Amino acid sequence: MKYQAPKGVIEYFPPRSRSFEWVRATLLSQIKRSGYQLLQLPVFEDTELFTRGVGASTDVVSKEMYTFEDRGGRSITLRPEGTVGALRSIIEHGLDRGALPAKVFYSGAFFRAERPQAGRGRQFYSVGVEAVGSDDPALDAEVIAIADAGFRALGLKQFKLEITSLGDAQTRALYRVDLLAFIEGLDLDQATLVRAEINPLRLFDDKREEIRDLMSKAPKLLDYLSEESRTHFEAVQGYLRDLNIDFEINPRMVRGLDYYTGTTFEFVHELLGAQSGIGGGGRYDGLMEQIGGQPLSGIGFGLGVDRALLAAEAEGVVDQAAFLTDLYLIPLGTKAKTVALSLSQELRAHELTVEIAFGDRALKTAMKSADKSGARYVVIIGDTELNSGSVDLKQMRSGETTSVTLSSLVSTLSAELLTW
RNA sequence: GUGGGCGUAGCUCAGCUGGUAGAGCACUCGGUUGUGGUCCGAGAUGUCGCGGGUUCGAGCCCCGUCGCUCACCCCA
Repeated sequence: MKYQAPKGVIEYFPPRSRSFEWVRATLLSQIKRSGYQLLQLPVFEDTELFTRGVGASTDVVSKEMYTFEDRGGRSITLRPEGTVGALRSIIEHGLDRGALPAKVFYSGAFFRAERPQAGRGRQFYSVGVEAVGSDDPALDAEVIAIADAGFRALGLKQFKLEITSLGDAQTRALYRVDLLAFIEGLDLDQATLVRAEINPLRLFDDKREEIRDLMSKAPKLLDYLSEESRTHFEAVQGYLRDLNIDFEINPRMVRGLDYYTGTTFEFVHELLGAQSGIGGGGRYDGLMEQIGGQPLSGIGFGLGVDRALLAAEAEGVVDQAAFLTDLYLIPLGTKAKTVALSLSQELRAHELTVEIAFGDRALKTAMKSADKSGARYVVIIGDTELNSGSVDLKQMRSGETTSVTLSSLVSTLSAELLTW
């Protein structure tokens, strides 16, 4: 094989590409129903946007970005996440000067130069929302509820929602001092100390048992929250309870992007292995300002389409039936082919999914193809049918046939399909 | 970036202590007149990931390299 896809990219091809499409469309439909509008964004941005927005010390920026120089000598980076680019666009086009909160969604590919793993590709797909210009805790709850509804619409059950509050900038500065003091008192190896220096919170995420034990005695950020942050966080929890959305408070939750403040959440799936986060997000108080906008608060999430698909497959809830062909047309002869082509055009105009058997194959072979396509109905068009003007509509599942005139095929099929 | 496992037909894999490749599934065609899912028959398909080395001879041994995969790390 001469050419292969670049290392670490996941491609979706039939038949699985249908499932991918279904996952993405399902997640998006929940978003659209909540009044979020599309932002169609570039997949690359000025490198500086990410270093300033996401944070230069984060792993995402410091070692996972696809950065290159374009022909004009500009430093360009393939987007490693969605929030910063979305906010840049909101600011650039003045969406934050209109009705607030500005509510937008995006969908597309993101890029991180990481070592590939189950549920982790170098190009991955996310759908996400951002709501900018309101610090109402009810908005936090709604954003979380949209993501939750998306996963439930897929039929997922074995996931949990974890939430916490990271407080405001001052809170975290105070907490950081205490946490670092605590960590200094621990006996840690060099690599771990380096990680702690970059972001002490990371140690909460360490998978080693001994580190987890040590860190269980560490001070908790939640105990440092200001009065205002605590009230906000409690209000969010109250709304979530009212919405009957189960959640768990995870005071040790760690997010790898620097901009998060206040409410922060993550959806974790039980069946996914090491890369178990299927979505996450939170509030970002200083971010708008950080990248040159007004000092507005905002909140958003990103949902992993690839991982949601893996989760749906693991739970066995992928909806295959949603994509079956309604009718498979088998023309016998040149004249029949012309009829089949125009008939298919008409049927498709009525939102029916129609396929035609191509290639002058034996009827038996064409029937086999029809069977493999998963088509619900088959119609054969030969000289007999052309002369009589009526066809046998065969239901593949039962094998039964009904005689239908060509002119009433559309109405008959539409009615039949309602009963599926 | 670090470590483990693996790379043989489209897919899943077999290939004994080295003698230049096989199975099942899938695919195409057929089992006499225009009807699928079972069954039977026939057929096509591989530079055995790539490059070098050892050898009379390598899919099997050695080195390198690329890729896949799982984990660390990190996150969607």
